[in-house]
Amino acid sequence: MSLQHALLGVLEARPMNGYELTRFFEAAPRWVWSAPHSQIYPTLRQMEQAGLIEGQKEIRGTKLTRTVYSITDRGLEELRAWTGTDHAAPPVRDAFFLQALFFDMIDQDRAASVLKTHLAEQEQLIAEWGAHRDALLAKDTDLLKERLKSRPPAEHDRIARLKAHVFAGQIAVARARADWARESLRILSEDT
Amino acid sequence: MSLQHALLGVLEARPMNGYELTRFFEAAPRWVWSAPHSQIYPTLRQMEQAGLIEGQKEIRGTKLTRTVYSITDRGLEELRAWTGTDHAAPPVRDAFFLQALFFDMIDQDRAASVLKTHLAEQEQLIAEWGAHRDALLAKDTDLLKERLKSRPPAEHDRIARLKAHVFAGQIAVARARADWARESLRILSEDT
DNA sequence: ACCATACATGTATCTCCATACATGTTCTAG
DNA sequence: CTAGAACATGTATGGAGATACATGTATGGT
Repeated sequence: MSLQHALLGVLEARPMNGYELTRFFEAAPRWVWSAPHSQIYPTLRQMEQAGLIEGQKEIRGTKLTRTVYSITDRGLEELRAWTGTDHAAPPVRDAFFLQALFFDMIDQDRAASVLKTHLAEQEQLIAEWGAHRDALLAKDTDLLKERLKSRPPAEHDRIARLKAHVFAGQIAVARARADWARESLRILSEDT
Repeated sequence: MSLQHALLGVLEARPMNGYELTRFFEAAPRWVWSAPHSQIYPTLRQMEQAGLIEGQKEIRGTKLTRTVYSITDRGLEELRAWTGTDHAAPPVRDAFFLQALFFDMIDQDRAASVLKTHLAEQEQLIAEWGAHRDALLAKDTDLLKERLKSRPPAEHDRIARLKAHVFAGQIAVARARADWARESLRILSEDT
């Protein structure tokens, strides 16, 4: 169900068509949720059925049609209700830590190589999220600027800080994983 | 595919039947992977088909049959190969951070309540994993004891430390999330 | 004029997982 | 001896998501 709320959250900033949403959810500077377009288009139609969003057909050129979706009042309400509700924690299921659990069964070199890849991935995430966080604090992202248009200026700073802080959270988690990977590399080489 | 490797990893310690595995994967002191029995039994049959494990039928009483599965050489090989290979990082998809992104749209009280629940969950995980980590270091868990029987005593300490370290990793991540939640509570109340 | 790239939106299939339904047997404590 | 807990193993259904297949139009540069 979270994809629906992710879409609502983006559409709360401004109306978008499926293609724009697809670019957003498949984009390299990763956000907090991702999805392929094959999931996005059907979900948008479902959400329109449910009255959470409204589609407006537009024409580019002579034949190309695109549907621009805006969030409805019901959609806003649903997003707020979902955001304010406790949801059961997802089951613990971490493929990387599972892999790490069996490092004692393989060569140190192979384990070290897997760790280094993980480390690089986490650092990549830290960099991307860090850039996004800074942009939010500077109120310099497309979406945030759109969002703030419908909010009282007195709240702008607070909103920017709250949004940026979420990415600080993602960064903190990635950093914990990166630090752990570094420590693992030490432990692996330490006692041969 | 990870459930298969999780099962292989457990069966590497000692043979088990579906019921034992079910208790293990549904257990409260959570491990790194979880699954319901409705997923475990069919997967075990699949894995037997694939030659990764071998089932031995046993009889309890007069009628109750249970099938005890042991890992095969093919299974061990597969587990080692999987453990030593880089796997693409899973897509970023964090429902809790998604929720947190919209905290500026709801009452502070409701946001704070969601944060407190999350904080409690993370602390629960930290406690459970912490206990498990200590038990591993003391070589005082059922599975680890079984596992070590087939390893040279000189390696026991190293193996215990490596396994325990994985749970230290999970704890580090949970701690990062908990710290972040605490910080969020401060930020929320700070600037009303 | 043409070609590559971006725009735009689908369908099909398969695996994984959540949840619920379903059916026994064996053991243990009172 | 009997009831409840633990043992033991399934099936059914549906949603979410990964991946591949599929089909066009519009635009900008050469």
